[in-house]
Amino acid sequence: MAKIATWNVNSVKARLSHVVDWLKEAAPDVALLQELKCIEENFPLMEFEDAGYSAVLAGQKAYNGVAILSRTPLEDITTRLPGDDTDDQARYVEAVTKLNGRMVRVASIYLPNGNPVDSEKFSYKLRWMGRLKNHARELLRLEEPVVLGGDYNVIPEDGDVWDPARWRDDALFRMEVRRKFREILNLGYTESYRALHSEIGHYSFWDYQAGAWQKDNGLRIDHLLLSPQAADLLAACEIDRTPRSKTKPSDHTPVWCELAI
DNA sequence: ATGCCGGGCGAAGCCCGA
Repeated sequence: MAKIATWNVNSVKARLSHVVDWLKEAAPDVALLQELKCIEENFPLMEFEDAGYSAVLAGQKAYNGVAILSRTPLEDITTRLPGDDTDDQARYVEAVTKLNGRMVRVASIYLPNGNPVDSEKFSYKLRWMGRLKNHARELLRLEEPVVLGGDYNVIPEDGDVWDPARWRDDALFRMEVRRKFREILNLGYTESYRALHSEIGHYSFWDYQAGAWQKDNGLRIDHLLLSPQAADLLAACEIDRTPRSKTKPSDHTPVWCELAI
């Protein structure tokens, strides 16, 4: 069994002890991290190596930043999402690794937030999703197990947000965004959590403010998308609420899946 | 509740997140 997890850590330096503890307890084979908020030179590589992981990343000062941690060597590394050479935001890293003898391609994705919806940020989000769709289509041609995991900043359905009416016009829930997300799924990708769980009201993010965690006012916006070759191996997918319950947590909590290899 | 937390930056208060 191979376990692949995704977690927006909201600063890898501020969250280092949490992340190391989680790696030891949850023991994923591959961990996809987002919002590192640091450049590559400041990434705490040694601490992760001590925990048994190698890492590749796309870093950026203060904002964004994505990494892949793996117990097995990472190859064929891509640190940019194709489709716009002028886009310098560190939101995509992809690599291949061998898990129990099977090559699996993984990507760590930090999709733009897009708020406010009447700004350039929203059109950037939609363009970014279009580029992701194009790249996801290309990856299908390889006919290999692919896991596109990360903070998608997309609430797929009403049952994935605590108050759908209130979120209707938010960039995470706007119909254009949900439609674009479905277009990616319709290429042939499976959203791991929803494939195995029909129940609603299970979240991966809770705002720091207004007691959102205590009231369970959350959003499900962190997703693991699987190519058909990966989806055929899907054995489990769960949300691990433990890291969000700790002191000084990230506002996101990890989501993981297991592939039967 | 478009800023009530929280992080980065940089050394006070602003930008940003979702």
